[in-house]
Amino acid sequence: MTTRKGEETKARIVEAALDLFRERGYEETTMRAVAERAGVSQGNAYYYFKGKEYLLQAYYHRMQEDHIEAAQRVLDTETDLHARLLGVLNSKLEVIEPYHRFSGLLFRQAADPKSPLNPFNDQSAEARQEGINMYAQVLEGAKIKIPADIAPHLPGLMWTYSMGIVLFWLHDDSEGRQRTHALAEQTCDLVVKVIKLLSNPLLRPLRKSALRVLESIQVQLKPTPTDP
Amino acid sequence: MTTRKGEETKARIVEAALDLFRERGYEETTMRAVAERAGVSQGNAYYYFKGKEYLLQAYYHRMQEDHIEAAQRVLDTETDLHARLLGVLNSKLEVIEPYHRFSGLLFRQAADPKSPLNPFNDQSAEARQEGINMYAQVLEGAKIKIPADIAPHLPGLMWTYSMGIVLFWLHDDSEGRQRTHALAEQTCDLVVKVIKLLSNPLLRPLRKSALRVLESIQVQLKPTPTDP
DNA sequence: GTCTATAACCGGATAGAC
DNA sequence: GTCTATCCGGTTATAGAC
Repeated sequence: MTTRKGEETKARIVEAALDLFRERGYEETTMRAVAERAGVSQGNAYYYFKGKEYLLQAYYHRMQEDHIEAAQRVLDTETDLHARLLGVLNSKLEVIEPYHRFSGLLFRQAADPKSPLNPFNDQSAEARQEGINMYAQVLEGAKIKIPADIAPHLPGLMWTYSMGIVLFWLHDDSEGRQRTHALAEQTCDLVVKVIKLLSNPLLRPLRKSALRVLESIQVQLKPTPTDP
Repeated sequence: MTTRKGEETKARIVEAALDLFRERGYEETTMRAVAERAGVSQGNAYYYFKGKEYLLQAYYHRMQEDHIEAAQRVLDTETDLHARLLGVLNSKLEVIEPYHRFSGLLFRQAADPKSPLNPFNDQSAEARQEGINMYAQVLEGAKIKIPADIAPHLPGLMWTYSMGIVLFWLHDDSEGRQRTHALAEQTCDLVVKVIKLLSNPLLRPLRKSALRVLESIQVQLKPTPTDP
């Protein structure tokens, strides 16, 4: 059980860490400095956070919350699929921009299969689901027909695609991230085209192959719950 | 300039590190232990390797060499595209299997945009090119027609695809990595089908969109050399 | 110049008293 | 829940040997 005071202390530590990360970057921020700014002892900081990387995680969650909020504005107003998708992507890029400097570290951590930040493992199922849901919303609000067989897979695919864009952004040092924005726009086009194309009955065999692939990935991504 | 004795010392350090990594894993291996097993002082190890992660890099390079060798046997014998591609993928999976336990760390490091292991940045251009060349070979030796416009992009795409398979493998804890092998086979199928499909003149507009995307990525992947 | 060793530093993490 | 004291291991400074 955690007390009121505990919550406050924890919040102070997060704030201190986030401030320092933004000021100097992650590596240059010591746990000693975080503790000092939060007004607690170093040891106490470890009472609330198992390690330094867990503070990074706090950062990550905040970004996701901010994105959900920013994307909602787009989803509430746009009705065209292309506009909705691009709007959601752009709001993502906007939200993460301040952290470009060290989000490489986030990715780095996220790449470790054992990391709680890794989008592919079970621990982060909730966060992943939130992300996927967002793209389900993107599709729902759009006036477009989607073949029933691929429909359930599409949000997950789009979410994966959005991670690809973020990966590109990570390496993008162009002025104002123009390259990433250009890529988002072009690929958005492509995605919409492919979705429309997939309805074509001539492509049914290809769609079936693709579906089989998706299903075998799915098993690993969302293991079927073992019944009692 | 480095002397003969220097080379030998360096090799001893790599061997010591690689042995220890395999025995206990990366995190559990201390630089002190590596130095001791190599019969050098801890400080001396740092004369040869800027840091612990550079020893990991040695591991990585060895894996790549092994893969090139293993793949060659496939490329020399098979002529069918599907068989060639699947053969190369399987040889990759075979080579990396002993390191499954900690290759997550490799990926983790590779995900950092500044890391020399990151396949997308300039420092690793050479290693990337080697990988891409392998898939160029896969295509060359196969009896198949490829539309001229996408031909130059295909090896790079296939290399990227192979990294996707490795990423999946990383998270695969199934018996004998059956899931990854199943995925490789299925996606291999799919890739071959898509390549054939892309030749269809009806898909020209889609291909054009895709090409534009590929070109904007390319700029970042291989920046055009500035002329003098 | 190339190589090697010793000693120290620094910061993340932990133990244990209060 | 909070602190102090300590550990541990990656890294660096530096001095000297070949």
